[in-house]
Amino acid sequence: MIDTRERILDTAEKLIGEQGYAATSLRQIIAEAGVNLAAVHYHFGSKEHLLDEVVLRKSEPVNQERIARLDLVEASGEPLSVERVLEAFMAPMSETADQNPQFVRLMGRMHAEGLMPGIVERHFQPAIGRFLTVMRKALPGLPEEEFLWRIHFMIGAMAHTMCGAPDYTRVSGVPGSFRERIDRLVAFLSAGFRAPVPRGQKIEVE
Amino acid sequence: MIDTRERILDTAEKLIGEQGYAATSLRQIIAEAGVNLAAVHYHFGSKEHLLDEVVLRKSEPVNQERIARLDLVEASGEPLSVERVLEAFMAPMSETADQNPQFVRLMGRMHAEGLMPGIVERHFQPAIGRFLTVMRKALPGLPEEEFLWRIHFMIGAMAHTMCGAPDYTRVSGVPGSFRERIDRLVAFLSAGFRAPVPRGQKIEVE
DNA sequence: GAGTGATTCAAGCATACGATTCAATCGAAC
DNA sequence: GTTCGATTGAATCGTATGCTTGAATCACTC
Repeated sequence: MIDTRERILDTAEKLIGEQGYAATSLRQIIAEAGVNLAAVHYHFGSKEHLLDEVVLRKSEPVNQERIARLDLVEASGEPLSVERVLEAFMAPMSETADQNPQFVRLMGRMHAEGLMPGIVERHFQPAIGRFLTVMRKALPGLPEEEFLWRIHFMIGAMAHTMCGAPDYTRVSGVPGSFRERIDRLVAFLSAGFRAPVPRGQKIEVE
Repeated sequence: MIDTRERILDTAEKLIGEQGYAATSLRQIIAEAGVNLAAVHYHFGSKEHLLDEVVLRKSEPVNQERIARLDLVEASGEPLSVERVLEAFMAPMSETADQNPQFVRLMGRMHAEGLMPGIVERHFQPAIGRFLTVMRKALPGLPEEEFLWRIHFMIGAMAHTMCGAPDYTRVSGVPGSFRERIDRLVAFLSAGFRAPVPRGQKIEVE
């Protein structure tokens, strides 16, 4: 059997992306991959470690690219625009996604199932930390609380957008490129981030 | 045992909200509710029907309130503002949520686990249909495709916001009211909906 | 207070899960 | 050609799942 390890990873990525982690069994994975059950534990040790490997394999280059682009944006000297920072953070994901849609769907699932906090801590923290820093610089006037809430909104919109598309795209057949999705999303979010702060919110004290 | 049925519903709502549907077993539910396993199948027939009942019980009044408010906004004669339409759609949820946070979290989970399409079809279609109609009127200039994508972004942000809060709220202890969340979210989304359409998108043809 | 339908109980069903075991197999180094 | 570590195969472990069953219990009515 050629590249059993790789086939397990690919199939796990696909199935967990489609059905979620809890709802996908190892037996289903090995059946679809045409592989023996023991191979999973031999190569990965456990279902949990398998998931870790699936995420790590694809997220590593994405996050490195993110950091590189954020550095570039910050170093450019020009005044930081929200669009450019968002773009720097999202584009690497969309570029992976166009060749590899199931990985992005998996990311969405991870997030949805609440497995993200652990995964984020292990694999995404540096890139996200970098993003928050640069983004904060692009929005100096925004109260900290409001800033964090808007990041929260962004994460939700992003996860959902990675996971799926509106119904019409399924009807018309062509889902469109992730590039196009990201452009739309960046425009939408940028405006959201620049929205006036709603009245009645407490002024930042801390 | 007083009100076994009610206790099952409450506990299911709480646990499924916290852990997801697939990850929550009937045995866990009945253990926490202090109830017998057979009671679940006696009252609801199956795990799936239990979920249905859990959702229906709380969503029905919310959706009725939504429709009522949307009708009111549309009938007011004033030019429709995005804020007011969003507000009409979201507020009923937030008001339930303040007394009943676990239900809203459940909604987020349902959505996240991909159980939403079925649930939506059964229980949410009228309210959502009404919302789309009124919202469309508030945004007459927006191309249809862009409109649907922005609705998609909104759903993601909303589901995520219902599910949880940014980390700082967990640290500072006080999560704040849902009312406050919704105000922030409406401000954010309204600006997003009014954002200029990104260039390079195909002009609506159909 | 006997009878009746609604509800609860303890036990067990078949099935699936993640994990483990150990012999069989493979491939390259010596 | 033998040896040895890496990898796979088939079978099985203990546990948990959703669901079913039939007897026991409860709240009523007549």
